[in-house]
Amino acid sequence: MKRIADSTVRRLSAYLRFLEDFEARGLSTISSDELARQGGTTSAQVRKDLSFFGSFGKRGLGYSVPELSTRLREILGLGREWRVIILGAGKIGAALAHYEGFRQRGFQILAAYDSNPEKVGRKLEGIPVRGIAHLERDVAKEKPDIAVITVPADAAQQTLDLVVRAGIKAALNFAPTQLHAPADVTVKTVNMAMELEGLSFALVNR
Amino acid sequence: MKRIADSTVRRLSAYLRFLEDFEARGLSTISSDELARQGGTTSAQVRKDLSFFGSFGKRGLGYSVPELSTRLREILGLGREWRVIILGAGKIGAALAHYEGFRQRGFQILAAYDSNPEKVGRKLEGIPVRGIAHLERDVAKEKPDIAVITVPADAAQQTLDLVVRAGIKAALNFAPTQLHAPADVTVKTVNMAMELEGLSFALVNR
DNA sequence: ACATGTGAACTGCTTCACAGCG
DNA sequence: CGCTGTGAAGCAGTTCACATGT
Repeated sequence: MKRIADSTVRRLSAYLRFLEDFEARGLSTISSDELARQGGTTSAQVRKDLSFFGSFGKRGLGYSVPELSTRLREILGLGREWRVIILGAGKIGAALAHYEGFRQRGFQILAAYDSNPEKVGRKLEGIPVRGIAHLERDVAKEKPDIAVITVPADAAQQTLDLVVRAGIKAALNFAPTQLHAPADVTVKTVNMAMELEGLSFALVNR
Repeated sequence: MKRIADSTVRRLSAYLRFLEDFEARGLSTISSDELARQGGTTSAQVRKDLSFFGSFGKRGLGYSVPELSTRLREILGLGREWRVIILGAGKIGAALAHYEGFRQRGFQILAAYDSNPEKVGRKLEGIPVRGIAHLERDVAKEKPDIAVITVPADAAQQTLDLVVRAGIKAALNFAPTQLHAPADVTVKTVNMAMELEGLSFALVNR
């Protein structure tokens, strides 16, 4: 398969969200133009994005809302349950464990891990908190797909190494630090400090 | 000034973080090559990024660590205190209010706002929680620079509208929804659901 | 000798524009 | 006729490669 740009995947994700709104409102078709308006892009961009995966529109009419959302879910790999573990049972971990959007989209949180013995054995928003020492064994048994890293920055790389060694191939990092992983492991970083600095830059440069 | 790409600003932010490490370790110079290695990019990229703002390296030697970090802080607008308010006193708001990285980098959180009367008047990690009705008046008086939006998705656009009407020119959005704002307002969105879907896509496409 | 600074070449994403089809 | 699908053109960001300065 042709390589798909990251920006394209993000837009597909956005389109799916709009389609769900449309579905809820009982509308049956949508044009690339409408999708573009919602997503802050252009109709050509929408059609190009979709064209990488086939042609499921009807000329002169637009796209079938249920059909397109089904296809997008397939493309994004949302047809199945993804098993997620959270590394770090702090405030961010708690906010994530609490977040309903995850479960709704098929991301099932199995457990949280923490090195602090005070937290181990408790619950974090209903999710069990386990000792980090159990990680490798648990991963072998429960086969989580995705690790969410919410440990402090100075522990993030070693936590990722642990997770990678245990065989997990995808991680979402919330620590404000650059992580290094083997090529077959996908890591996405959400860096709030970086975003704020982007705003700061924008504010001083106008 | 020439328009600077978003990706460039993000890298500058990353470089600054490495420089702070270097500074702490007492090292006095750094090469573009070393900076590149840390940031997962190339030395040419580092030099190009910096060249937009001047030439502060020494040929044959590299960059002075304290000088470059000072310049980067200036470029990113981190020479001053930024005043931040949080909209939505939920779990994410709490995690952010708690996060030390903000204060360290000069982002001072003034207050949180919530529409739930049960929360108003309490504290969120030491930050006062106020009623949303007071927003416009408070903004006029306290002049916050940045609004962080952590309300539910279906309230995010109206919250942004409120904030924009009050005169704030920068917002960081955590609601999983596309927001629309006037051109003179900078909005950055951190969408965790989108990142997870990116991981899902990566996992099914290999 | 070594590492920067920067035009030039390149790569790849976005936009254009129109043929194709319902 | 309207809207999709898509090559071609345009543009922006990245990488190359080397002249330049210390």
